[in-house]
Amino acid sequence: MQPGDDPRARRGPGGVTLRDVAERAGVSLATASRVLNGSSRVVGPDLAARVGRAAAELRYAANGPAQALARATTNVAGLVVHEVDDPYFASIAAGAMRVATEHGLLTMMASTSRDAGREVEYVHRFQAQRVRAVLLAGSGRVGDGEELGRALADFADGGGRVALVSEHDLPFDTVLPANRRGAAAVARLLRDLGHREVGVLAGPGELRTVADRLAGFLDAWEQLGGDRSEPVVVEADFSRAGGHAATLSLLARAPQVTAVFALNDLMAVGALSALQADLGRRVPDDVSVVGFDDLWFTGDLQPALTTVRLPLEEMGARAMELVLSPAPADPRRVPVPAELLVRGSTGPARRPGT
Amino acid sequence: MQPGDDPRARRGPGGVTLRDVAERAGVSLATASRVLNGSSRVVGPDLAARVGRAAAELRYAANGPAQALARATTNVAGLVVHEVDDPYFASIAAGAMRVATEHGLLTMMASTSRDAGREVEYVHRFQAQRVRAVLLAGSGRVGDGEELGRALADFADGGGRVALVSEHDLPFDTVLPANRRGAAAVARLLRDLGHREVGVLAGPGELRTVADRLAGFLDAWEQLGGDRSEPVVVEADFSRAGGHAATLSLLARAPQVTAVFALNDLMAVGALSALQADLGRRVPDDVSVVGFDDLWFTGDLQPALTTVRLPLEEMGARAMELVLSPAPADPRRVPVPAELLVRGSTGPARRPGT
DNA sequence: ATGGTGATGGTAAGCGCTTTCCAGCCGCGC
DNA sequence: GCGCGGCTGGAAAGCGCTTACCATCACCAT
Repeated sequence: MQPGDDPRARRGPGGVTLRDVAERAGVSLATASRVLNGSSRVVGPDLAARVGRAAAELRYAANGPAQALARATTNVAGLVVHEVDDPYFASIAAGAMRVATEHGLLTMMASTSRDAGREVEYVHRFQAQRVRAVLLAGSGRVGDGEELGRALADFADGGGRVALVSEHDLPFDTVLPANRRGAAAVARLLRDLGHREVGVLAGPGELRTVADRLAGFLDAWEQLGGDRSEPVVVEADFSRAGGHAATLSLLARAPQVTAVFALNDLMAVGALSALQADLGRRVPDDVSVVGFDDLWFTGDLQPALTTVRLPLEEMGARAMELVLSPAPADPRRVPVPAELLVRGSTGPARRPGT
Repeated sequence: MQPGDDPRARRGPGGVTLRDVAERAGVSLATASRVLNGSSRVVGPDLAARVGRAAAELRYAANGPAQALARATTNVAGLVVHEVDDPYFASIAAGAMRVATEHGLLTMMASTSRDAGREVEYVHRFQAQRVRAVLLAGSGRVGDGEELGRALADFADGGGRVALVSEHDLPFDTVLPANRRGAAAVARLLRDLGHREVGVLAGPGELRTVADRLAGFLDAWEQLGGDRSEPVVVEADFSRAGGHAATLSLLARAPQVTAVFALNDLMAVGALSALQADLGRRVPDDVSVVGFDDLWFTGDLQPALTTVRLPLEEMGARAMELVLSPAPADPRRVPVPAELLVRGSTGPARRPGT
C-alpha cells in the first residue's frame, strides 16, 4: 500500500469511512455496508472477502453515531445510580453491566450524588443519546417526582425501555427487594434475643427504601407484642458517616438501648465504629448491631455483621434483563427475597442491671 | 395546541425533530439550531423566544447521534476498568465521572473482568462511538500488548484523547501512583518493628502495579541491610479470595513469618480473615499485616489496617482532567504520592521463642 | 425458446443536525 | 444620496451510514 493511496492520509474530521473501504474493494457502499455490519442480505463470498480485506487494511472503524442515526437506535444502555463508589450501587451496576455486555450493549453510567434533580436531568440526557434502555438503580422517593415520571414516560413513549431497582411509585418494570419482610425478620430476631429497648438508624425518610425497611421493622416490632418499648429512630445520611453520627446521638438520647438496627450496612459500619471505638461498648455483649444489604465485606468486620442479604449483583442483572426484553403490556414487578444472616454482631440482650 | 398539530402524533421513528420545532416557530432550521444548541451566531431575541417556546411545547429533545454526526464529535468519555465493583476502581471511577460531569460529559463505562483482550475490544468500541476521550484505569501489563498500543494509537490519531491510571509502558498521559516508594516505606516500617521473616501476598505478576510494588518492597528490604531473611512471595488473585488463599499457603510454607505485606487491601482483608478466623493467629501480636491502597473501609477493620494510602478518587479526577485538556506534545506523567498509614494491624515482631 | 423466480449488486433517498455561504437590511461616512 | 460594512436569517450541502427499490443475471419450468 503506497502512502498516497491511504485514505487516512486525508484524515480530515473522522478517519476512514465506509466509502473508502468500498472504493478500495471496488464495490458499492451498499455492499460494503452489508458485509461489514450485519444485514439480512447475503453478499457473494468473493466480494465479501474483498471488502473484509479492504476494511482490515484500512483499519476501518464504523462510525457509531452515523449508524445510530441511520438505524434510529443505538447499542447503549443507560444506568443511573446514586454513587458509583457506594458498594451497594457498585454491585448492582456490576450485574447490570454484565448482562448488558452479554447482549452486546455498551453502558453509559451516571451518578446523581443523591440529588433528585439530576436524576431527571440524566434521563433527559440519556434520551437525547437515544439509548435503548434506562435503568434507575437508586431508591425511589416517596411520592416520586412528577418530573421524573414525565421524563421516563416521554422516553418510553419514544420506544425506550425503562426498569427500576427498588420501589418507585412509577409504572415501569421493577425489581423489588423484600425490604419490609427483611426488616420484619430483624425485628423477630431481636425479639427472640430478648431485646426490649432498641434503636433504629434510618436514612433520609423520603427514600422509599428507608421508608419500607423502617415500616417493616416497626410494624413487626409492634405486632410481636410483649412489653418491649417503642424503638428510638434516628435519621441521618444513608452512609457510614451518617451511621456514625446517628449512633452517637442515639446513644446519648437513649443510653439504655441494647440493640441497634441500621437500615443499611454502610450505616451499620459507622455504628460499629462509634460503638466500639468512640463509646467503648462491646458488640454484641453490650449492644447488638444489625445491618441490611450484606455488602461483600460485612463478614470481615469484627464482629461479623448480622445483616439482611440482598442479591445485589443479581438484582442489577435482572433489571437489565427486564429492560432488554420486549415491553410488556403492564409493568412487571420482580420480587427478590431478602435473607437474614445471623452472625457475630448480635447476641442476647444484656440483662438489666448487669 | 390542537391534538392534530402535534408532530408527536406522527411519531414514526424518533419523535419531535428540530424541523418540527422550526416549523412551529415559523423559522428556518438553521435558526432553530442556533438558538437551541449553542452557536457562535446570535439570533434576534424575538425569534429566539419563539423557538424556545416551540421547543418547550413540543418537548423537543435533540438527537445526540445526529449532532455527533454533524459535529464530528460527541460529549462522552469512555472509562475502562477491571471491575466496577472493586472498590479500588469504583473510587477511581467516581473521581473520573465527577470531573467528566463538571465538563458536561457523559461517561461510558466498561469492565474487562481483568481480561486484556476485552480491554482492546472496548477501546475499539469506544472509538467506534467516537467518544472524546478514553481512560484506562486498570493496571498495565508488563510489556503491554502490542494490540492495546495499536488500538490506542489509532484512537489518538483520529483526534481522541487518552489517559492512563498506573504505569502502562504506553506513550500517553499517565497518572502515576508512587507504588515503589509506598512499598519501600512498608519495608522500612517492618524493619523498624524488628521483623525478620516476612511474607508478601502478590497479585498476578504480569500486572505492572504488582511488579512495581513488589520490586519497591524487595529492593528496599534488601538495601536496608541487616540479618533479615529474604521475603517469601506468594502469588494469587488480586482479590480478597486470592489474599485468603495466599495467606493459607504462605503460612503453611513459612510458618515463621511475623509479618505479611499484601500488595493491595483486598488481599489484606483476605489475609486478616485467614489469619484470625482460619489460623487463629492474633494480629498484630502474632503476625502483622499491611495492605496497600487504603480503601475506604480499612479503618473499620479489626484491627484497623496499616496500609499505604493512595488518593484514588483524586487519581481518577486527575486522569480525566488530563484527558480533557489539550493534547500535549509529549505524554505527561503526573506523579501521585503514596502515604504510609500506620494503624493497628502492625506491631513489633514477636520475639523469637515466645 | 421464453417468461418467471430468486439471488446478488448498485442507486439513491433519507436519518436529524450543523454550518457555510449568500441575501437582505440597517446605519454610517463622504 | 449612495456605496459599504456589520448583522441577522435562510437555503442547502453535507456528516457516514442503512435500506428500500431497481436492474441484472443465471437458471428453471413450461
